[in-house]
Amino acid sequence: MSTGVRNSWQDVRKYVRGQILNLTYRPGDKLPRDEDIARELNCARSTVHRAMRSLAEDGIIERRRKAGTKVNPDPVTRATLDIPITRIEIESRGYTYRHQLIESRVLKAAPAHLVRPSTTDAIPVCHIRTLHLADERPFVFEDRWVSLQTVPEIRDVDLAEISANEWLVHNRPYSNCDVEIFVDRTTDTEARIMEVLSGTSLLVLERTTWIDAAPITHVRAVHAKGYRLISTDRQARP
Amino acid sequence: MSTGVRNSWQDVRKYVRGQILNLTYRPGDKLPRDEDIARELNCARSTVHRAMRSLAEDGIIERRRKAGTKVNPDPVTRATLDIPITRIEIESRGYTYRHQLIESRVLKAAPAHLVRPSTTDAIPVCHIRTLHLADERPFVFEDRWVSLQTVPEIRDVDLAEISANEWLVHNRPYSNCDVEIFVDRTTDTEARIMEVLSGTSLLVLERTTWIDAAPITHVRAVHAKGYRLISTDRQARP
DNA sequence: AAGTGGTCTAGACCACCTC
DNA sequence: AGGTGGTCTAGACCACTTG
Repeated sequence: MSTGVRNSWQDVRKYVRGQILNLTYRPGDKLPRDEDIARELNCARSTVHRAMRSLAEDGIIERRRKAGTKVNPDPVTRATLDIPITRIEIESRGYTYRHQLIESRVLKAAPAHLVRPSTTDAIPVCHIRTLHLADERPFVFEDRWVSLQTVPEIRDVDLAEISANEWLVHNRPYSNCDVEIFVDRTTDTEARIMEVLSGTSLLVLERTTWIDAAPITHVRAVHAKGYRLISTDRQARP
Repeated sequence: MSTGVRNSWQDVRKYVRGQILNLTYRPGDKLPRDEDIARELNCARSTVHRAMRSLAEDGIIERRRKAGTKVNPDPVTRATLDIPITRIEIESRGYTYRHQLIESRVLKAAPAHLVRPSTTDAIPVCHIRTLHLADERPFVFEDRWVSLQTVPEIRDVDLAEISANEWLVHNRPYSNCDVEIFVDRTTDTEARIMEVLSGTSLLVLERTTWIDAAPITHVRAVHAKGYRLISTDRQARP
């Protein structure tokens, strides 16, 4: 690595990461300054910086001004989940997609999910329940609340034609999103809709999205038995 | 934004993202060339590039040479999960941590989990079962297989003193990791260990790690009833 | 006070891919 | 073939934070 070749930032990344993988540097160890690595690998400091930032974003190293760079002393498994539009997820698995609007109702006041702690005002909402089917079998059941203050025009959308999920993704970008993943016993209604025994425990994803401080939607998505969330591997690079 | 002020890449990010959030540009729309944005915002093209790469990494825009930049036509919810060492997760919630080694046994051949499709050789493994407790209550039960070919020295570690989870994280960096999240009915043994009714469905995380093509470990982590995975919000920036 | 990483610039060249 | 994003450089200055 110390010949006359110019190294790219990806070369630098591989080099430093290689030294961490082969235990030259272990969790907690301090790495050389960017400038020294740059001289050693015959490239500009900004090229080293590009590589190190990439490693820092993956949680592999920690960087602090003046203190320098060290290998993360307590590495975490950082997994990325991409949660697509349900229609696309179903179709990309080779199934035929269909969705069924079960309920769409306007309410004068929102439940606690949609209300920020400080707010005490009653927010009008639309309560939407939708079943997504894969090859005519229940795949995901969505129980959704949409703020009519933030998204008044959803009242004019034909949700039997396009699902609220898909319409919102294409028409209402969000600035913030919370996701929680857990197991829950289905309610009797959910069990009937999902065609499982009452009380069966299923995987649930709850999401809330905001645009700035204004809530857009909260959704509880109950997934069919056997559903698996699979992470994309951040490290899988060529 | 078109005064004489110099804009930072974070200003540029906010500006472009703001235009996407306020629907100036909608999913599928083409954005101006970096160079034009740079002139408009009075900064260098590399500054715009830095901002746009950040947006691309978050899945908000898509960039292709010659074709230009467009707003992602099918946005996904991209959630990041940080899965820490179990001890640290428990302690950061304010509980007292303890772990209990239930079994550690050397086997001559690994089960299918640890073996890459092409390999037919029998790999010697260590089978380790550990219960992690929070305030003396079952929190996570780990059923783990460690390759003795890749990690021979684990035989010399006192796993009653330090959990396999923690020892591996600190001593065996990995280059690749698969994570799957799903609901599973506990086996009778698991139910007894976790102190739940036999057949209760719990949240399971399965992880496999490799260093290059060599498997390190496969673990099935069964989580206590009520456990919730919570994503970190990629967009929560100041 | 000083050392380290973070950012910005202007310019150059490259790589990819659509037009 | 040409237009776009991707990378690299050398240098400058800034911001943070620790010794």
